[in-house]
Amino acid sequence: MVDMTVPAPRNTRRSDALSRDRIVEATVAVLDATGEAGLTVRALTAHLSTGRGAIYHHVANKEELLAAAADDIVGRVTAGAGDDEDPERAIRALALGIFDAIDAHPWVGTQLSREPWQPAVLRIWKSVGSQLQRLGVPGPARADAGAALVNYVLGAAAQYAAGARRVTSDADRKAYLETLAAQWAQHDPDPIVQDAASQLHEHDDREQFLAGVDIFLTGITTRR
Amino acid sequence: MVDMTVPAPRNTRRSDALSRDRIVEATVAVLDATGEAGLTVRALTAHLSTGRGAIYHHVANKEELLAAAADDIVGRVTAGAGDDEDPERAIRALALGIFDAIDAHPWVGTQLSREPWQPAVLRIWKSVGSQLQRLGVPGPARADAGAALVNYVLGAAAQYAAGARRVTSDADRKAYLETLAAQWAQHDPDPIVQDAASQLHEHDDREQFLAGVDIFLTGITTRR
DNA sequence: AAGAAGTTTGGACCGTCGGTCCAATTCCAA
DNA sequence: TTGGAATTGGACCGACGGTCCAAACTTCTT
Repeated sequence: MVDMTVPAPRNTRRSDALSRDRIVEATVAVLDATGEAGLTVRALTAHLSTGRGAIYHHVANKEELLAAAADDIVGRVTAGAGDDEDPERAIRALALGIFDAIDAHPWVGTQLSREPWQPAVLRIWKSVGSQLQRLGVPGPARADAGAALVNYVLGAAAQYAAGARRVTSDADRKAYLETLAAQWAQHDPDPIVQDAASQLHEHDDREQFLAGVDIFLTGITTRR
Repeated sequence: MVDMTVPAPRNTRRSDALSRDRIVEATVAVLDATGEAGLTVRALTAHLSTGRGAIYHHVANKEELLAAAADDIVGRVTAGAGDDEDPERAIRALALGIFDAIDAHPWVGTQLSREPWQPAVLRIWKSVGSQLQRLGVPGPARADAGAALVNYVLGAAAQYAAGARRVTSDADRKAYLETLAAQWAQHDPDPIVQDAASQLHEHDDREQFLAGVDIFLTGITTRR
C-alpha cells in the first residue's frame, strides 16, 4: 500500500549551519568518546542530528575526515612547539607534545602511521626539519636525520596508541601488564623474553619514549 | 515456489584437507595479489574453493589471519638474521631484511604497526634484544635501546609500506614523486618544504632507512 | 516583488563486508 | 554396524560506506 499521508516538512534549514569545521569538530568528539571503531558516518549524523547526504556534501569520504581530525590535534601541538631557544630541547618538547596528544587521543597514533603524506604528518616533518636546521645538521644528512626521527616518533606513536586503546585506568594497566608478562613467560622460555617480562611492570612508556629521542639526538650530534 | 529439486550432494570431504596452515598460506597469496583491501573472507573462500563456515572453523577472525600471515613473513626474515659475528652488522642485516620483506609484501608494514604484542612483532623484539645483548648494552639501557630501534623500524615500515602500496612500477614511482613535489611546492611556500620537494626525486628509501638505523646505532654505542 | 538558479539538507537505497548458525555429510572408534 | 565427533558449505544477519534525489531554503536577477 502506498503511503498517502502528507509528509511532514523536511529540510527546514538548520539554525546551526553545518560546515566542514563543525563536522571535523564532531568527528574529534566521536573519536574521543568511542574510539576509532566507533567513528561511523551514522554515528556522526546522530551526533550532529542530520542526514548522511548533508555530511557527504561537505566532505569527500571518511578517510578525509580522519585526516582532518588528526591534523586538528597535531596542529595544536606543533603550533607551540618551536618556542625553545635550544633546538635539542625544542625537539624533545615537540616529541613529548605528540606523545601526550596520542595518550589523550589514541586514534591519532594509528591515523598518523596510515598515510605518509597527510597534512598532520607534513606538520611534523616541517617542525622536525626546522629544528634540525637550527641544530646545524647539513643538507643531505638532514633529510636522513629527519626521516629517522619522524619514523621513530610515528612508530612509537602507533605502538603506544595500541596500548592506550586497550586499557583506560591505571589499575587496568597494571593488571594488563601482569597477565601479559605471565603469558610471555609461560609461552616462551627464551631468556630475553623472560628478562623483558620481569621488567615490564616497572616500565614507563613516556620515559622510554623520551629515552629513544635522546638516543637519536646523541646519534645525530655524534655523527655531525 | 519451493525448490523441489534434490540438491546435489554437498560437503563431500575435500581431498586436499583444509587446515590452518593452508588457510594462512592462501591468505598470504591473496594479500600479495590484491593487497590488504583485497583480503576478504569471501575472496579467501573463492581462492580455497570452500565456504565461509569452513574457514571460521579453523580461524577465529580476520585479525588472527592477518597476524598469522605477517608472522609467517617475518619469521622467514628473523630466522637467518642472527648469523653475523658482529652484532652491529647483524642488526643492520635484520633491519634490511625487514625492509625488503615489506617492499615485497607492503601489507606486512601496516599490519606490524597495528598491534604491539602480535607474534610477528615479538619476533623482532627478540631478535633485536639478543643482538643488543651481544653488543654489550647493559640491562636497563637495553630496554630503552631496543624500544627505540623497534619503534623506528616499525614506523619506517609503515611509512614506506604506504608508499609501496601506491606505486607498483619504477616509472609510476618517478611520476608519483614529481606530482607530489609539485603539489607541495605549490601548496606551501615554506622553504623547508621547498627544499624537501627539490630533493625528493633523488631519494632512495632503502638507503635512507639504513641511514636511520646507523643513527640509532651510533646513539646507542656512544651512550654506552 | 517575483521568479529563476544554485545551495543545502535528510533519508531511502545499494552493494559488500565480517561473522553466526545449522543441516548435511564424512570420519573414526567401539 | 552404528553413533558421536569433526568438518564443510551456504543461507542469513546486522552494520557499514557511499550514492542519489526530491524537498526546502538562499541568493541573485530583473
